[in-house]
Amino acid sequence: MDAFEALAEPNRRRILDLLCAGERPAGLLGKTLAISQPGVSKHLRMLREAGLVESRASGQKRLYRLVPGKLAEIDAWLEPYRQFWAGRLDALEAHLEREQ
Amino acid sequence: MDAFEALAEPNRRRILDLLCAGERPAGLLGKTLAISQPGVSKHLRMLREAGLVESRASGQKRLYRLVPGKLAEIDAWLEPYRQFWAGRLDALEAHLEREQ
DNA sequence: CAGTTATATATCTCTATGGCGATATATTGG
DNA sequence: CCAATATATCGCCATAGAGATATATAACTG
Repeated sequence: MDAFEALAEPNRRRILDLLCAGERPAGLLGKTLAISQPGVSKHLRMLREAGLVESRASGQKRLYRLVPGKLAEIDAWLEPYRQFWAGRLDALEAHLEREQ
Repeated sequence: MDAFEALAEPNRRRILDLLCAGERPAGLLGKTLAISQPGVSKHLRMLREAGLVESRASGQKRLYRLVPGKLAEIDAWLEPYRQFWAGRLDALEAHLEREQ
């Protein structure tokens, strides 16, 4: 499971949104999002395998936190597209007209 | 199909990468990526439904181009996460320590 | 109009995955 | 050691989607 696939699922994005505010135990995530316990666990596993989160044990609980670098890959992939909504539209369109 | 789901598929990201260089006919995309003709057509349909690309007829061909705004939504979703890899790591970790 | 090119759609198969209940594992408290 | 809590895993089912083949539609060419 790569990062792009992991982000395709809305609940997984919401989990990341919650973790954005800080480290959280698995159970709390499930309660907040109203997902079944096995559901959260499976999503968390995928997020782990995608390298987007990591966990540590703390007593009975398992605390999850974001892994900073992974979303940066997606950010990097987006980089070439930023010119499209950053004012270079006219230049691009002119370029296309010339090509085709 | 929303933008996140659309990006989950590697071939669709490669199609977008190609379109990043300018408007292209469907057939050329398939040839470049070595995908079957119906395959490209289906991917392009999904990209259309996700609002990521649009097409116009030009003779027998159908020219596809990026829709600027749609990827910006994903860019916007990433915004809160940028602080994680932009030097605010120490502050965040301190915050977490205090919380749990 | 017939034939060719370009693209879209239909259909099928296969695999992956999301949601669920049940169960297994681990940690803590008595 | 036993009960309770927290999480992970398993098995099942239903569905979505990716690939492939076949067919349909549309436009250009002679």
